[in-house]
Amino acid sequence: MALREEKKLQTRHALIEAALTLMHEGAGFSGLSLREVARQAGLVPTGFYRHFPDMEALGLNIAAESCQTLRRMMRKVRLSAQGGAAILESVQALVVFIREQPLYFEFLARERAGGPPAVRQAIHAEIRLFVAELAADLKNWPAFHRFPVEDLAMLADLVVNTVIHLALDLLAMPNEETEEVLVQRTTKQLRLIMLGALEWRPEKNTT
Amino acid sequence: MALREEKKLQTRHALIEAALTLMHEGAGFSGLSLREVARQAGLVPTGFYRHFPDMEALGLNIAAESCQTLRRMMRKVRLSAQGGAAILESVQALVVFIREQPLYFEFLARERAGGPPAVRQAIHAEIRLFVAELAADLKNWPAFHRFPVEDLAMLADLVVNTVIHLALDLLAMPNEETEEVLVQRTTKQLRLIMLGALEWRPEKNTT
DNA sequence: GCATTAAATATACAATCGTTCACTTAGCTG
DNA sequence: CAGCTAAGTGAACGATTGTATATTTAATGC
Repeated sequence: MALREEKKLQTRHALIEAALTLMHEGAGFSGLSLREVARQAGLVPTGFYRHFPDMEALGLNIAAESCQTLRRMMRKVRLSAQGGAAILESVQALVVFIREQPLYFEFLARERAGGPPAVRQAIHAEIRLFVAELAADLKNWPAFHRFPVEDLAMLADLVVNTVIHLALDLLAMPNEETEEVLVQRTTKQLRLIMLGALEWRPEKNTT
Repeated sequence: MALREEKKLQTRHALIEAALTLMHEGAGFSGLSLREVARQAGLVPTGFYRHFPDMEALGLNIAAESCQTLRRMMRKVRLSAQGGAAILESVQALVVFIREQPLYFEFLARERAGGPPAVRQAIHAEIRLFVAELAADLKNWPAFHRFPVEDLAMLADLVVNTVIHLALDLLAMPNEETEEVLVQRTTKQLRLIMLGALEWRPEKNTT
């Protein structure tokens, strides 16, 4: 009962990688065709249906898998860098991860805005989860004890968005040279955000 | 020499609007077909070629037009809100604009990451221009006189990215109720960023 | 007004698309 | 080993795609 299942998972993975590869240089996921993906995976068109009912299902599965991969990384980073100067470490770890698994990250970054509605929604929900996790994490940070939960969510959202921005730019420019510049930029931005957070006065109402 | 030209511009605009309309609910620009767009514009497929050599050219033209529209708005906002509490005003003006011309904005926000490489590149360049403009604007702000140009660019990039993030979320959730929440969130984020900017120590090197 | 120019139409074709159905083949179970 | 199950193949379909070519239609310049 193992060989069969493993083979199936293998070609399933081949389909996912085929889609990611084709997406890499072409237009987004919406620009892919079922046959194209199957061909790239070394599979006959009809074989596709043994794994996914249609392309949208493939997209949703890739989204789920990408988020899972990203999540694993985030947790690792979160554990290793708990201290005060955790920002730089976290960013550098993220960069390493992006360089190791660029295709999965590219999928998330690109389809978050451009993909089919269902995929977009799924990624969006996943990102909200990240924000919530980060907010919960910040809550235990001594400096943020006086923050209302609402403002913590606001801060976490800002941080996550800034990091996603870095990821997008990194994927767009693969030069090693600009990488350092971009990382420095994001590091500064996060540092500036933290400076602002320390000066934050929660009771100041906006209205 | 006017009637002909005007008619042509008219159907050209019809093609652009057709593409934007079809993009709105479907997948991204890459998911559109030439025939589909022509049909929506009330044009026979081959008529498309009188205006654009292919779909990619259409995309680039939409990108240019969208950026032009956005630029006009930005300038207006910039002029009206020069004072210290300009942040809230600017954000609210942006929201109004997004609500008035959602399709053009949606195109920029979505295709920035998801679209064909050429379109992506064009939008990216245009956004860099925005950042540069904002940085130049901030330079004249008394509070930022001591900022090095490099850090001004970093700050401007952060602000622009935060605002784009708001735009994306606004387009994803059309409810009037959540709109207020999102605007408040972004306003707070920008305020926090400004707080951080005031505390910024440029001479502190990261390395 | 009449020839000219160009926007829009009509027709056609090869290629690709998603999906169907019947089939082979290889792995599992008894 | 025999029987079954399901992954993968093969051929075929109707629909849609991008594009080339020829034609019609309407505004322009003389």
